Amino acid sequence: MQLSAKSEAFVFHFGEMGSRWGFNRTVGQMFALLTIHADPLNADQLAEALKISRGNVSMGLKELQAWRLVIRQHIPGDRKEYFIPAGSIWELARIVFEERRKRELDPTLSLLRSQLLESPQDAQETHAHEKMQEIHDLLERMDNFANQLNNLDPEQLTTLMTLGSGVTKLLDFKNTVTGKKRDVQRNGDKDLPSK
Amino acid sequence: MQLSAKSEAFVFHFGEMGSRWGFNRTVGQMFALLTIHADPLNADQLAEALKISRGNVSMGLKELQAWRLVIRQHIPGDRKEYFIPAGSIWELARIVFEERRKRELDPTLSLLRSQLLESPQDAQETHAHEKMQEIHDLLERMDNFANQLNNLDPEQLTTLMTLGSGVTKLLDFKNTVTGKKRDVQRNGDKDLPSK
DNA sequence: TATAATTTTCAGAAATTTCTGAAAGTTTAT
DNA sequence: ATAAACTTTCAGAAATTTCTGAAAATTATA
Repeated sequence: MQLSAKSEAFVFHFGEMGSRWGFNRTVGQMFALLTIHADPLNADQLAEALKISRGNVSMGLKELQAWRLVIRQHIPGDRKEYFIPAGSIWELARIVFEERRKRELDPTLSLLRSQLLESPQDAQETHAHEKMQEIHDLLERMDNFANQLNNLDPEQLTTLMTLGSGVTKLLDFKNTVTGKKRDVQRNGDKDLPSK
Repeated sequence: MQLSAKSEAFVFHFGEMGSRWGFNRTVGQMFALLTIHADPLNADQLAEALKISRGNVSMGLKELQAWRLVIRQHIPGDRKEYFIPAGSIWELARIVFEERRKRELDPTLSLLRSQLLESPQDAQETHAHEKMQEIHDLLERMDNFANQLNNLDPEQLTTLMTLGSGVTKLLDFKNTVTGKKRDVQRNGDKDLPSK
C-alpha cells in the first residue's frame, strides 16, 4: 500500500476537510483513499496506508457505512472483509448531500415545529415567535428543495446546474408563456416573499 | 436578560447544531439569541444571558463578524457596542450558504486543480487521476450552481424552490421549447453525463 | 493629559473528541 | 468441538478545541 504523492496529498486534504463535511480526520482519509483507489481495500490495508490503529479503522468503517458511503465486498478465497465506495462519484455526492440535509436541517425543523405549537405570552415572546416562524418556513422550503434536487435524475440535475444564470431566463420565459407576472412589487431584498 | 423557555430551547438547540453548521456551541447560541431578540444586545448582556465569560463573547462576536452574520450598532448615549443580525432571516441564510460554499468547496477545488496539472505516471496513478478529475468536475459544477442560486433575487429563488416537483416540469418545458429529447437513454444512475 | 469605561488578547484550565491497543466477540475451517 | 483468522469494543491516553479571567490594549470623557 504505497501511495503516490498525489494520492497522498488528496487523502490528507480530505482528512483536513473532513470536519467541515461532518466526519473526523481519519474517517475523511479513509473515504478519500477508498474513493481514489482502484481496488477494494481491507481494514489492515487502510490502517497501514494511513498509519492508524486497527481499532480506529474499525470504527471509521462503521461510520462510513452509517453514512451509506462505503459497502462491504467479499473477495473469494479471502476471509477478510474488503470495502469499496457505495457508488459513482455522482452517487456519493448525492448521498452526502442527503445525509447532511437530514443531519443539519431536520432536527432544527422538528424543534421549531414543536416550539411553534404554543402561542407567545408577551411582546418579547411574540417577536421571538415570529422569527422562529420565519426560520421554520425558510428551512422547510430549503428542505423541500433539497429533496427535489435529490430526486432528479443525473441528467436533469446536470441540465439544471448547467443552466446557470439561465435559470432566471427560463423562469421568466415560462412565466411569460404561462401568462403569470413577476416583479409586480419588489421589497428591497428584506423579506421572504410569502408562500 | 431573562429568556423565555421557548427562546432558551431555541438558543440551546442552535448551540448544539452549531458544530454541524461550522461554528462552536457558544457562537451558535450567540447568533441564535441575537436573531430572535427584538433589540440589539451588547457583549455583557450576551455573557450574562448565556452564562459564559466576557472573553468568550468577544471571540464569538469576532467570529460572527468574520462570517458577516452580525453587525455592530451604536446606541447614542451608550459607550458600549451593540450587535444585531446582519439582515433578514433570508439574507442570513444566503450568507451562511455563501460562506459555507467558500469554506467547504473552494479549498478542495483549488487542491484538485493543482494536483491535476501533472500527468499520472502509472496505472495506479491514472485511476486516482481520473477519480480526482471526476470529483473536480462535480465540485466545480456544484460551486457554479451554488453561485447561481446565490445571485437570484429572493423572489426568483422562492419561485424556484416552491416549484417542487415542478422543477422536473420546468426542465421538460425547456426541452419541449428547445426541441431536445430527454430520457433517450438512461444509464442506471451510474455516471455523470459529460459536460 | 489623565482617568474611566470598554474591548481584546492569550496563557493555561477545562471540556470534548479522537485514537490506541489489548481483550472480548464472531465467524469460518478443520 | 477446537482452533485459527478476523472484527469489534471500549477504557484510558493523547490530541484538539473551547473557555475563562486577568492583564494589556483601545477608546471615549473630563
